[in-house]
Amino acid sequence: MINIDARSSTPIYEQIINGVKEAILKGILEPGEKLPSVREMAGILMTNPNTVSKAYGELERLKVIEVLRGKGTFISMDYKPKIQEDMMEALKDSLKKIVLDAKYMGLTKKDIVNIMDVYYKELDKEEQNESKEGEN
Amino acid sequence: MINIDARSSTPIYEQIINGVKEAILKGILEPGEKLPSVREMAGILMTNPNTVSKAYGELERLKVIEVLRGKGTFISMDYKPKIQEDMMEALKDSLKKIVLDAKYMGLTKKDIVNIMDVYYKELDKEEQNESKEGEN
Amino acid sequence: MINIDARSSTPIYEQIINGVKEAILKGILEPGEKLPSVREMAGILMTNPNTVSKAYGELERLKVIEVLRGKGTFISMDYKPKIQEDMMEALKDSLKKIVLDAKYMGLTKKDIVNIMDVYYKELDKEEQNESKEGEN
Amino acid sequence: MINIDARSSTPIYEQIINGVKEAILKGILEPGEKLPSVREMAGILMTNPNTVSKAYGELERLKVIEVLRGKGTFISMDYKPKIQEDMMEALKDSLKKIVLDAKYMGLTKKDIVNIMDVYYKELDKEEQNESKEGEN
DNA sequence: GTGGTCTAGACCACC
DNA sequence: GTGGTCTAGACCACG
Repeated sequence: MINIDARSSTPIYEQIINGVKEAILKGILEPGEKLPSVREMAGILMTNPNTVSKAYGELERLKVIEVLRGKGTFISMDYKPKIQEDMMEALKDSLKKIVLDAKYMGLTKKDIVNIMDVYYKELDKEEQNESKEGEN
Repeated sequence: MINIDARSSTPIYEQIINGVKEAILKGILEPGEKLPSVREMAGILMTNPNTVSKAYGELERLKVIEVLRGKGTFISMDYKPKIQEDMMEALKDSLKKIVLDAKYMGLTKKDIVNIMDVYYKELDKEEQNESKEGEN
Repeated sequence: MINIDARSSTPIYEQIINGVKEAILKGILEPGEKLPSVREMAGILMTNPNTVSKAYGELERLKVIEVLRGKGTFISMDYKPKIQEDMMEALKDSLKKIVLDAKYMGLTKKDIVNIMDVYYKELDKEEQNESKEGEN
Repeated sequence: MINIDARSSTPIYEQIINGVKEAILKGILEPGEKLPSVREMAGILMTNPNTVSKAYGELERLKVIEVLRGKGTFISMDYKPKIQEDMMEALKDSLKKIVLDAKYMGLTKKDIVNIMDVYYKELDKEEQNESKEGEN
């Protein structure tokens, strides 16, 4: 379900966070669904439990998942898209860096948008199956 | 010319790299122009010479700048945009992360493209100096 | 495993790079094998950790080794020979200088090829381990 | 006559040394011929006189050129090929490094010999014109 | 434990 | 003057 690349420069706990978010957007994980426990997930991903724990903690902070004490960890039912100040800052910085490097590699704005398109469509797979059109 | 944010999570040497690239694209630094010496730049940026040296070294490896022995460091005359595999990978990863977070914050593709537009224009020295049109 | 000559004019970090490459070609270090940690290696070679770090960094950039976050540094599994422009240039320059000096010392082309032969065989792990034939 | 590349990583004074040696082997400079004075050469090469001076000094030490006080600097009449211990060491080291990098780039011994051939022939140009055959 | 980054200070070759 | 290398020592994020 989630692919971890230990060789990547992005921290493993962050890869887990992204993986969960991605699975939710794709509809692989649905609101209310139970996530594997920290230990189970660590086993599945061949990772240190502490790392999974850190990821879960962050996901909880973002209200993407909820911990029901004694019952386990679940995908939040009531998640509502909300623009977060700090993530927005990070996103802009990241985007600025991308534009900078893109121009340096001779990529046009169109090239970038095209790549982006692919990812946008990837994350709409499930929605596409259900409603066919999804301009999001 | 270059702003360093010591509190940022992006390493100082990387901020320097980005700063120099940005200055070149904006036309603030022109091909053949001399950069401040390592020690001077360190003084300007209130940082350690080794940190500047690391940034310069990386920029040289990217052929953005070149060293004339004993004379100093200069913006390359003959820089040619070239797509580098590694950077392309990083750019795609970064872009994927952006799309993911954007969708999570409820931003549409158009929102992202709009932000990107701003940066693309910011980095276009032609428009800045002469207000020409340049679809790049 | 790696010999460092502090008096040599070639930088220590470069000697380390060459040493690791050599050990790999000789089969002393095998793909997937763990390298000593930066601190360990520094201890072994009686040098500063930063120097080892610089060498490892360069080897990683060359994809000769790879870092598994928090676990250590390993010989790459999937290294594929690839001609790199910059190194090719350096190699040619170096070769030109050799020919020049060789002629000045009255060495024939055959003399040079003979010396080269020795090194080629030295670096051939097949011949070392199994004494096979391998025109490489 | 001599090409200097200030961007090269090989020191300028060394480039001058190599340039003079090369010119002699090619027959462009002949034994007994007068070299430009340090200042003249510095002007020609657009270089610092100190740099030329250092090169001439080294060439004199190698007995490639001779200084006749008050008259100028001349190509030695009596130069005889002689294997010098230290140069031989440097040559071997250099060759070893070449073999190492060549193997890493997937170049065969034949590839290297072919490149070497080109340089060997380049340095025989004049001899070729006079005697047609020159296996050296 | 691992590697990555930064500082401070030093020495050197080269121009 | 320039950049390149090295040491010593420190802090941090990550697993």
